[in-house]
Amino acid sequence: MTPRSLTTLEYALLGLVTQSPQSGYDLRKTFETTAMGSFSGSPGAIYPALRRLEKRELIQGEVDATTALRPRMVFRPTKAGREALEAWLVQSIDRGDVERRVDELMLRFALHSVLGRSAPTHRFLESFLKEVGDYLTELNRQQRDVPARTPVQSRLALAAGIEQYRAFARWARKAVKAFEEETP
Amino acid sequence: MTPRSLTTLEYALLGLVTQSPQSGYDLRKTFETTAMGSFSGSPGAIYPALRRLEKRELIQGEVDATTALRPRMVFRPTKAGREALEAWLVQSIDRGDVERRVDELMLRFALHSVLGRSAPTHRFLESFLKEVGDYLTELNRQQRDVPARTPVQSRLALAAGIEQYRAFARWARKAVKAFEEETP
DNA sequence: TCGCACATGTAACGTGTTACATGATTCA
DNA sequence: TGAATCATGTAACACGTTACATGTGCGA
Repeated sequence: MTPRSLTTLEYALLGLVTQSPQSGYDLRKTFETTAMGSFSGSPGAIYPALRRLEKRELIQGEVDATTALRPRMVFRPTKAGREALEAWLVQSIDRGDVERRVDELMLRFALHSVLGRSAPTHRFLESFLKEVGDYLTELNRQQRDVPARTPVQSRLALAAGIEQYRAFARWARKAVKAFEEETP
Repeated sequence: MTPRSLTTLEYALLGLVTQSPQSGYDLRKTFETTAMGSFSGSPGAIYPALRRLEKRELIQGEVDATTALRPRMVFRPTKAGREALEAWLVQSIDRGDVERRVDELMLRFALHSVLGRSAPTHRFLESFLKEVGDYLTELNRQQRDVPARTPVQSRLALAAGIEQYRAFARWARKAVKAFEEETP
């Protein structure tokens, strides 16, 4: 009963219904049609997750009678839901996040729009930039110290990782600038 | 009993013991210390996975008595194991792979070293390049058609995805060249 | 009337996470 | 003596995947 934390999918759902109240079906469509597909859109995952969020009173569903079709359950966040979401959004970023959960970080960033203020987004980007930089240092070290007989493919795979994180770093710097121009 | 396919972790383990026979402990260390950490190194995942691979006769463990410490179980692939691995390595790449399983694709690429020949790696890169290109077209389309009131953060998150895949494309082109220079 | 898009769900299954347990050897 | 490293494991738990089920309204 304690405020145990949620799964990535649950946060994604909570975030989306906070951006705009919608039904399970709408959420599925969003996952299917946008780049958020990595967070799965199978009904077998979404509907149970929505039920869990409802049971914890983080969202509440309401039947939308306006449609002529089969009645839709439209979900919106409760006060507790908004709080839980915001707490997650402003969580500090650690090494593990950038190492193995970059996609989740990007989801968090995208949902920062529900915060209104821009300060947390600034902090997010600065923090992200720092952790990515640290990890890049580590990856470069790994690349330098690669054992002699390491096959080309393995070396190249490591290089791919490095390029990927370099791209993230460049993106973050650009994003910081984009924000500074908006909020002087 | 039919040759059902394996999980990513199982393929990772199978690939690593094919590169060089080793124990569960060694494998854990590899996951912990290298950039492969995203494939989890918890004992609660590794040891059961090794047991499953053994039960399917894709690997076999042998007690290494040479060490003074607690006896180690050193695993190596069986013939069937090598075949299963190779079949996975040369599998064709589809859109879903690049959209939601890029990390798995990079693992596959790294393990291509066990193939000896370079032709499959060539095919992999060409195919990867094509799918990434297609997906980039789709992402660019999404960016162009972004709904009017879409918040900055969401737009930027999409931009991050685009930059990420552009980096992959650049990497793949460089990798192709690196291979052409090696095998003229 | 056939099929498709809308709309929501359930059940079985396997797997990863977390946390705990064990026991030997080496080093301070 | 205690801590750290080596080395392997187990148990509870919850989650996601896959596949299936169900029913409506609309257009061809």
